[in-house]
Amino acid sequence: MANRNDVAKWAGVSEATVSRVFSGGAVKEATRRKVLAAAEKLDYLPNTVAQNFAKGRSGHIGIILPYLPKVRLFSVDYFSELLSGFGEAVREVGYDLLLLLRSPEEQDYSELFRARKVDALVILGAKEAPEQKAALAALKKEGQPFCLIDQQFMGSGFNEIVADNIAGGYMATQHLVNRGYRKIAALSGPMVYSNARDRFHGYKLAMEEASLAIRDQDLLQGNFSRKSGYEAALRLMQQGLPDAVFAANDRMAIGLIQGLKEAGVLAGRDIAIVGFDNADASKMCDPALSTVDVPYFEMGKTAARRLLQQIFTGERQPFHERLPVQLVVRDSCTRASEKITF
Amino acid sequence: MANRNDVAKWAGVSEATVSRVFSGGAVKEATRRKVLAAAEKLDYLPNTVAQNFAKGRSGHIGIILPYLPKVRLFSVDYFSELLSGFGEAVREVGYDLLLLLRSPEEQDYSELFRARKVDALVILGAKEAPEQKAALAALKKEGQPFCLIDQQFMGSGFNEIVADNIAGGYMATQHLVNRGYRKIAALSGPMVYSNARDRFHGYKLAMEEASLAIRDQDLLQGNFSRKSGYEAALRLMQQGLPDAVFAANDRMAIGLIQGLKEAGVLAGRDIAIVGFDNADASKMCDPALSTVDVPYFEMGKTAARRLLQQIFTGERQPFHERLPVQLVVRDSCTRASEKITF
DNA sequence: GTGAAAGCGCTAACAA
DNA sequence: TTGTTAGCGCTTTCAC
Repeated sequence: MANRNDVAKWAGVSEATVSRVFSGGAVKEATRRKVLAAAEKLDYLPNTVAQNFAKGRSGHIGIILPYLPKVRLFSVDYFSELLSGFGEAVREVGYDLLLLLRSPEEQDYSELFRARKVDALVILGAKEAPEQKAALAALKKEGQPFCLIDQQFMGSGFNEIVADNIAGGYMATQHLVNRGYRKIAALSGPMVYSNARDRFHGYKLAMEEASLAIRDQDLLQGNFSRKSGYEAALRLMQQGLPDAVFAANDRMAIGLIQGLKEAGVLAGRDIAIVGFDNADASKMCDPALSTVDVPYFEMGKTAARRLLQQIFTGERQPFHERLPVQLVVRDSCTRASEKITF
Repeated sequence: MANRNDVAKWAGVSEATVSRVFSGGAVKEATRRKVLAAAEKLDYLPNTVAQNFAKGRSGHIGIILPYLPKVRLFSVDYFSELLSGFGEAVREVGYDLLLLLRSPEEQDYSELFRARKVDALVILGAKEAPEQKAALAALKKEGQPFCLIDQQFMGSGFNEIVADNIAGGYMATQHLVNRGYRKIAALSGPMVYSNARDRFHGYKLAMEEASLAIRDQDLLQGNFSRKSGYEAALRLMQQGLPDAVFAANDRMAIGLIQGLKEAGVLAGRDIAIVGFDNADASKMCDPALSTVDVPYFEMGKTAARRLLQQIFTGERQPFHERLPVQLVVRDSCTRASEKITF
């Protein structure tokens, strides 16, 4: 493989001109063609590392994802959607994605910037913990561009792209209300996550609007895992079944369905259940899970685009977008007589 | 943030010495401490981009993953395991992971190396197509280190880390045989994937060993999707049910279970089904799916380690490792009377 | 063990 | 529009 020098000679121009051709500078069309021909001939491609180095940047957007060996804290359910969204956005401008697996204690975010590994950061699975918040606040003070996904820190001024989790919880619950259910329980995620809080909030709104009482026993606390859903089923069996349950994610909803089934209680017949995320698994369980679809692809694309914009313009106006969600009705909340195929 | 020059002055040494401290050169302990103190004081971290540039490398291992907008060709099921494995390996040597979403037509692998975006490539979802093979052969000829995951091209000499798919297919089928099933069908994945071929091969071996006939109608062709499993159920209903089915992955197995269930045929009662992958969903479906566990984490770690080794040593001896798999028995192939809880 | 200095391949400011 | 040239921050010989 040739270097720029060879190409310059071959095309009869200076190295700078070769550079301009490859980085979109102003070059006469004839010259551009000569250079491209030479490059083609000599099999030349600019060295990305050198380019980025000279530009004083990395050309990467870092994706922080929670990593605990052997524990799957991070829900892989919508990961591929999100990634595709990031990928779509960065590809438009020639950036790349740097994957950064980090255990919750490793909050060396600032170092990632100072070591020039990334020009911006997308942070997945951030939770409302003092150290977490402090690490992010520090980043912000340094003026480093980063964005949280589906997680918000009230009053922090952080960049955030979230789903309309309140609306989702509301729609799901309202749907249950409209179907005539009255005793509607909520199986929540960890309240350190704002999306868990918001989904629960939406549930409450719908209950209040319908003037339905939320009894203490209707408040189930899970941790987003299938297991915690399964355990919630045991509790429900002991304390008496509600008419319906709104679960804050699909994994818990599925665990719940499984736990109840083992006790002879069938979702979609004896009890109605709605989940959240529209994960792949929601179509794999039995009955198929009614759920709330979250536009993860769009969220990813939006987040990356806005970050790139901040990188390029240098402007740091905080952004905060909330994307709409959609109820997906399947069998887990449908009466046997009106079952639909999906 | 300070640069190396400041640190050098502060510590009273030359820049070269600072460099040595941070890249593990030979430095007197006292000097090393002085430099580190200065760096700490001045909040200095070496610029990764500059380091890599000077070293003439990128410091990245690229992960190619199949990307089709809106289509989930790539099974996300074991993606997180694999990633964690890569991550574990690269972290040991300060490398990073570059995520490269590529549609099947985009086989610009060589450019990734020539543009210095990556020092090595892990290629996921490679299939036995002429262009694919040609692109990989070209890479190999150029001496670029890359590795395929769970996919092999016979006689190619490519680096490959695979699961023992033949053994997996064999074990799964043998288990069905041992349980007394005789008419055992196979639901295969696309034969362009070597793992699909091998899993099927394992099935055949077990059938032959047990002197069981494989009737034409026992050979079902799917495409690894849940839908194709669902459709296979329809076929089975028409042509008459076998005693058991070995499905080449969990998604198809789950689709199959769902399709059969709609026709009133229950897996684990009326028919035995075993899948492959031990995906998350295998615990979410009903009945819980018996399957073959694949050590994706280990495979990822191994692949990345071997590639790093090739990067550092410059040696290009092809490697090929086959990791053992394990049968996981759940309810989909268990008779009602002997059901176990997992 | 440490310092001096020549690159690494590119960008960008300045000239022409 | 194009050429010249000074960096960008580090690694790496080569002396000392």
